Amino acid sequence: MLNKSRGRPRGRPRTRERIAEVARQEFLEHGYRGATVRGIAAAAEVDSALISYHFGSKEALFGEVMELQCIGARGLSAAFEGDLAGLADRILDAVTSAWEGDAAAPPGLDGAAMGREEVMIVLRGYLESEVVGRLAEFLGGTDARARATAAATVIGGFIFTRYLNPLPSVQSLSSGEARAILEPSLRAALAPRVPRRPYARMGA
Amino acid sequence: MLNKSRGRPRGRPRTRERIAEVARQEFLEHGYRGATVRGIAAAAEVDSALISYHFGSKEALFGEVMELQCIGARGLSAAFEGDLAGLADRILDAVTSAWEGDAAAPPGLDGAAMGREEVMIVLRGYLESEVVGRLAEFLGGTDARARATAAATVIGGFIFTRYLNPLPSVQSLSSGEARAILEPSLRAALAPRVPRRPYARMGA
DNA sequence: ACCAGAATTCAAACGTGCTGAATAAATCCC
DNA sequence: GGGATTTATTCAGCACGTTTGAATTCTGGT
Repeated sequence: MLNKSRGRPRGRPRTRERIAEVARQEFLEHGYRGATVRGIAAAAEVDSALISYHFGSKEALFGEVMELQCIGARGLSAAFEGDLAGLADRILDAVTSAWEGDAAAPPGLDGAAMGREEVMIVLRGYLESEVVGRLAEFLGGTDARARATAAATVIGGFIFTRYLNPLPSVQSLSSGEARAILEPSLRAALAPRVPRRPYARMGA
Repeated sequence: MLNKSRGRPRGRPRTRERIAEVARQEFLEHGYRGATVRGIAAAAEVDSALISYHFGSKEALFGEVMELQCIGARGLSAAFEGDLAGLADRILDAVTSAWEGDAAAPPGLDGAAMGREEVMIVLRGYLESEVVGRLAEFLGGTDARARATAAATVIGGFIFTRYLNPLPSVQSLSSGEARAILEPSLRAALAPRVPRRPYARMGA
C-alpha cells in the first residue's frame, strides 16, 4: 500500500516523532473527528497500522501529542510524596494551580483550539491513567483501587464543575475557598476503607 | 437485513418511541461508548439506518434520551427528608436509581434534538438549582452553601465519570459498589464544617 | 557470525456510525 | 377517486478505527 520496501528501515528514522508531528498538525487543522488515522499515516508516509503499533489508539495519540497533561506526571507524583494526612491538600493544590495557570498554563482549555469533546477525551485518559492508575499504585493495599477511583471522581467532578461545565457556585469561589470546600471530600475518598463502626457518626 | 418487507409499514407503529426506550436502557447499561447503534436497532427490532433517520446521529439520540433522565431526577428532594447521618446514602440512592432505574420515560419525546452540549447545560442547571439550591436550603446554617457546593461537585463528578464521559474504572462498578465507594466523599461533603482540630487526623 | 527482537509494510478482516437508493404505505390535493 | 408528495422503512455499501498474521529487514548483544 505504501510500496516503500518492506521491513525495518535503516538507521534511526525517528518515525514515531514524525507521526506525532504530523498528527498534531492534523488534529489542530481538522479537529479530533476530522483528522483520520489513515490520513495521518498517509501524511507521515507510513502504514496506518504503525499508529496502533506505536501509540495504541487514536485517542492515546491525541492525548500524547496534545499533551496538556492536565497536571503533568511530574507535578502529580510530586503531590504524592509526603504524609497521607496532607495528601488531599497537595493534590488540590496541584490541580488548581495547573488549571488556573500559575506557571505552565495548559493551552486551549478555556476555549481556543480545543472543543469540549477533545477536552473530555484528554481528561478521561488523564483521570484513568494518571489519577486512578498512579494513585492506586502509590496508595497500595487491597482497597487502593477503590480509594483511587473515589478520588478520581472527586477530582473529575471538581474540574468538571469548575472549569469544563462551570456551575456558578463552584466557579465563583476563589481557588483557596474551592480547595477548602472540597478538601474533606477528597480526604474521605483517600482514607482507608474501614469496616463501618457504629460510633463513627457524623457530627450533628 | 431484517427481511421485514421493505417500505413503510402499515398502521402506526410507534417506532421512534420504541427506539428511544430501548436506547435509554442500552445507554444506561453500557454507557455512551458501549452502546452501539446497531445493538439498539437490533433490540428495537428495527434497521439501524432508522436511527439516523429519526434522530440524526447517535449523539443526538443520546442527548434526547438523557435529557429525560436529568428531568426525571428531580425527585431528588425526597431524599433530603430524614436524618443527616443517612443523607449521603439516600442521595446516592436517588441519583443511581434515577440514572439506572427503570422509571418509564415521560411523554414528550418528539421535540428538539439535543446533543451532548445541551445535556451538559441541562446537567449544569440541574446541579445548580436542584442540588446546590435546595440542598443548601435543607441543610441550613452558615456553612450550608459550602456543604451543598461540595456535594454538587461530588455528585456532578459521579455523573460525569460514570455516565457522561465514562472512565472504565467508574463505569465498570456495579451501582452498589459505586455507591459504597463514593459514600465517604459525599458524607464528608455534607458534614458541617468544623474549625480544624489538631487531633482530627485521618487514619493510618 | 549468530540470533533475538524491534520496526516496518501488507492484506485481510471485524464492528463502528452513517448515507444513498429503492420501496411501500400514508397523506394531501384537485 | 386518483395522481403527486411526503413519510417510514429496508438494504447495500462507504470510510472509519482497530486487530491480526505474516513477511521482511534491520539493530543489538554475545
